[in-house]
Amino acid sequence: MENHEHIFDDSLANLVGSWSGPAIGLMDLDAFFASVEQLDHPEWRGKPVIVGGSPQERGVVSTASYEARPFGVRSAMPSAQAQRLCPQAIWTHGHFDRYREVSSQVMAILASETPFVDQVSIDEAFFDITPGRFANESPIAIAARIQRRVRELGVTCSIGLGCNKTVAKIASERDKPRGLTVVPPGTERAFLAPLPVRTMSGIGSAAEAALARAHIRTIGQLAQADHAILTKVFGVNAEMMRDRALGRERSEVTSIDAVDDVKSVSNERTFAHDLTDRADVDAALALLGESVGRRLRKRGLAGRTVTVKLKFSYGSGRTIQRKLPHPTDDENLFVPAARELIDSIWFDGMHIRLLGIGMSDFADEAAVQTDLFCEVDERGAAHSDKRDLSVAVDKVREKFGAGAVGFGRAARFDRDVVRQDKA
DNA sequence: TCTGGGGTCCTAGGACCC
DNA sequence: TCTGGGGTCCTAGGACCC
Repeated sequence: MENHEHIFDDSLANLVGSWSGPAIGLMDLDAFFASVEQLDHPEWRGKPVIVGGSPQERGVVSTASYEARPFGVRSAMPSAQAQRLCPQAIWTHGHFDRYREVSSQVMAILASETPFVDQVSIDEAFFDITPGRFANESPIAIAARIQRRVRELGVTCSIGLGCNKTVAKIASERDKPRGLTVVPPGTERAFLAPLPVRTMSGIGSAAEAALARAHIRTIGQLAQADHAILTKVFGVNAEMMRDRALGRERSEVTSIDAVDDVKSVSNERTFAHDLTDRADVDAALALLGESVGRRLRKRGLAGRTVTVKLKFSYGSGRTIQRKLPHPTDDENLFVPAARELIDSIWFDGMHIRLLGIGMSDFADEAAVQTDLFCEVDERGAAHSDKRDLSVAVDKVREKFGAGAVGFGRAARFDRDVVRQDKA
């Protein structure tokens, strides 16, 4: 279970001797959720473990352990399909508080090596170890030490190291798990050129298809493409994408202290059986809204725009949103607004597969306004008289766990879902 | 009995104002 | 009285990421 190093064009690496210019790393935790489960359940080690939604309830795979992957199990695959491919797999819905805990331990290791850390998700972070910017040590030595220290926590990671984020990200995927892939300065263009465009972050299936129509399939071809074609695919970002393809991106890895300016908070749920009864829809909305409200209050956020997201059983979906007169963190105010949005499109016979509610457009504390017709607190957030009750419930939940208390409609909805699931 | 849940960012059209 | 144009806000939708 050693980590392994792989140096792209190592003849040149030896020639260069020491690193010149920026050194950006991307650390990606290997099969992270599944690895934490195997760490916490020793009897699961060496066996196929799948973290995800249940195969019986329209779930998908979140993470498959490396033992499950030879069977063809992949992230985002419908759970029913994964179960057919690997019937002996051990399934779990996951333990996100625990993943967050291990993740912050890993991020603390990165932060101890350099102050320039950009966490992009629970299991990924960029870090800047440019010689001279913070320390003067060899970037390869630092990266290898990070891998060793992460392994001591009981999970493993792969690292890509290069002159910018694009190169580091692609390099990190080259050799998993436990790989350290180094793209020495000066070799990035040759490293990128033969790769499919889809490898590059920011190019998804739509951009890939549009590029293929112009016979552009590799990153090298993208780098040489006509400006007009790139503009058609990427709009104002055309030349930025060309720079990335040329290995010329100049990326900033900001400090780990950078403020967490979240833009939206939402909750959604896909139901094992479609909701068709309007009362069930309202109950589900109350339940989801309550969780959004709790998360807003926890972070001290108050939003002005409420968004309702729907997916229907026949595949299509809709989002409807409305701007509220005041920012709020109180579900007693924004859930009724969401209900009115649903009223505006509701028809009998609607089959709702997924329902979501979100809040965004958070109040800028500097630009708070008050109003004579509504109760508004110091931050300018509007409150209902029921908010005090919501806050009390938040506290009980925190103390005794999520299942400790629920409002009447939410509890009723839970029962409805259980009953439906069994039907 | 085939498709989750959390996000960010961008675009385009209509309303409205000047 | 036959018709311009710019700016901004709001809304819906889509692409993309992990």
